[in-house]
Amino acid sequence: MTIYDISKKAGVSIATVSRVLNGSDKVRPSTRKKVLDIIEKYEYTPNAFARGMGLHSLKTIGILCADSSDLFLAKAVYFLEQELQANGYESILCCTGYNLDIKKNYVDLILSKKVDGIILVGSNFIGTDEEENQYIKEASAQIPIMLLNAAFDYPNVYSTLCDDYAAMSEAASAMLNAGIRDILYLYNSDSYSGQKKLKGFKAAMERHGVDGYEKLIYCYDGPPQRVRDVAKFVESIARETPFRGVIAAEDELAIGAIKNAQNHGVRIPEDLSVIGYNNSMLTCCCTPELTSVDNRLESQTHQLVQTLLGVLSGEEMPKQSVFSGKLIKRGTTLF
Amino acid sequence: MTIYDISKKAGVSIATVSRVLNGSDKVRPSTRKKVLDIIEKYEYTPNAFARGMGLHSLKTIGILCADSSDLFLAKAVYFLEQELQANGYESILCCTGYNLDIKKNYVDLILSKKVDGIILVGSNFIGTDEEENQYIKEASAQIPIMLLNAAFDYPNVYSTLCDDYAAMSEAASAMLNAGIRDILYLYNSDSYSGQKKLKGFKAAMERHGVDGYEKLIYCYDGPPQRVRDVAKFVESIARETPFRGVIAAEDELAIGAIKNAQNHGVRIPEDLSVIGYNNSMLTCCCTPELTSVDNRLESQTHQLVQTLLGVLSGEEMPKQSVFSGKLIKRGTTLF
DNA sequence: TTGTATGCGTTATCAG
DNA sequence: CTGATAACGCATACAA
Repeated sequence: MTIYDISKKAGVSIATVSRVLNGSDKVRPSTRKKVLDIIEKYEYTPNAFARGMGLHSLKTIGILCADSSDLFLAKAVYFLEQELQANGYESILCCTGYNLDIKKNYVDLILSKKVDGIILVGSNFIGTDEEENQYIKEASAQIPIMLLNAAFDYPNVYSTLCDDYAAMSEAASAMLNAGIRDILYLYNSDSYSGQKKLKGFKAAMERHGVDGYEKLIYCYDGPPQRVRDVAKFVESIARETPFRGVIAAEDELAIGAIKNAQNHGVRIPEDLSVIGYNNSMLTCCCTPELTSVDNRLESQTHQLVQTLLGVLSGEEMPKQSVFSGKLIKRGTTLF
Repeated sequence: MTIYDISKKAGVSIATVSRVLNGSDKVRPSTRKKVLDIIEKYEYTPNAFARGMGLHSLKTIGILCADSSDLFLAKAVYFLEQELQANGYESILCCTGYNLDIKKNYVDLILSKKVDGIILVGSNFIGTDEEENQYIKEASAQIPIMLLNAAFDYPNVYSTLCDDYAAMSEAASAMLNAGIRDILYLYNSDSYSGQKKLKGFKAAMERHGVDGYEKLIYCYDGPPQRVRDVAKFVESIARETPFRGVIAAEDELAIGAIKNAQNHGVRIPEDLSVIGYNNSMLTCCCTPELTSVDNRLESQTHQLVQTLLGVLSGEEMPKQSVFSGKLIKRGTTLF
């Protein structure tokens, strides 16, 4: 079934069929109905390729993320897909892994698919030096690039993120105000967002005049999903330097710290306070439940898609949207 | 940049350019190099729409799942996307939710995008009565339909799944053999797979001659991610009927049971044994760690994609691939 | 081995 | 309001 078949059966030209298909108002209601009936009868659906050729777009957005099975990224992808779908856009998903070169290839690949925009989910798409971000600049020359949980100032690049610096700083302050000054800071990524969190933590420690806090800043290399390994890692740290508080850049890491504490009979929150980050479902899976920073993921994804839609329809949109994180207090802290 | 521009600059015809683009061997190495150089120089990439029109395919697979942020589904989507990507296919992701009508619409939508195949992730795409599965039959008339974690016997529909019946039956037997006969069975879905699990559980109970076990079979309505609510649900059950074992159809539900036990000072595994299902990352997030059934998700996704690739290249492939589950023993059980 | 000509199914620009 | 007709960019049968 093509537009020609329909036009013939309806006794009109293909132009008219195309018009009713695209909802043009310049067509007499009676002819519209006639055409619509034929379309209905033969269950005709326009060929997507041909349509894309004419329109230079197929209403699809490329979503790139390192690993869609990561708790945080999976949720982000879900919200994004839902919101895009609701606005008539399809999503092409690419899981790129954490290697930068591979990411570049994926961007080229997705570009060749003629998507209308690209969403980069997670701050690991932004590198520290300019060279690393070249591929984003190039892509932005063609279509709008949306960053979730990262920021990059460049034409046609739009950023939506949480103020991780302030949020982490606030979390650390809460713990310090409770009198806990020997705090283990656990992180596992030097991404844009990871750096912000770390800086926020440091700022709070400085502000409260804590000496030598840097000895308790540790980076865990490896997949944080392997909670058991994280626990071992924390165990080795605890043997060297005692601590009464743990702040983690990811909930997974915090869970590892809890696990280690429980293995050693350390009481939570009496002997040890723990704060995680992301406010993921893991916070409710442990006992006691994990205090964690909520980074307003759903608000972020909503804002991002709205911004994208605006950009695509030619409106002037904010280059950067920042949300505030919020400490959600649960059982692993006394404050 | 079009194929015409390239052909002109290379001093050949568009047909030749097309040939080198598609790796035809009927082109002289020297001309091939000449064309390739021009392509390289101008960073030409073929237009995906035009190509799709000629080839009637764009090497894309539609992946439908109810909720890509669900732990199990997210992992499945991740594995699928990786494997497809490695074989030159893109993935269009659709999160359909759990409503059947909406699912039908998504299938139509994805069909109109001219994907080469559709993967239905999760057993909730298969209904109990024939009427409900009509949309699958219709779709399979156009392109191959792949089912992950479900089975449906119909031409051009291929199923890959875990033998949930046997796996669950085995898990229950292990618990029964350990002398625990008062077992709470928790589930939350009547999907194809959910039914298999339940039947497997019942079969084991029957086989071991347990009376009145059905009083302890409970369905939790609601999102299982809300662990706290699951715990409350279990609490209300425990008030009515005591039990010394819990078998859950999802890890999330098992975590809820653990949570409730811990709230009430019930020792695990001494007073209560718990078995989950899916062997998700949650199993390592609680203390003690959760014994769970591994359903070989990665093997399943691998097999599914290989089958799909075979079908697409015209080979005869198995209509159904069944994997065996395996009980992974951890700290929530003594056996 | 290479080139020519045509088809693919739409959209869009013109006239009418 | 409606109808021809020209793009759109590529693949391919057919010629050479």
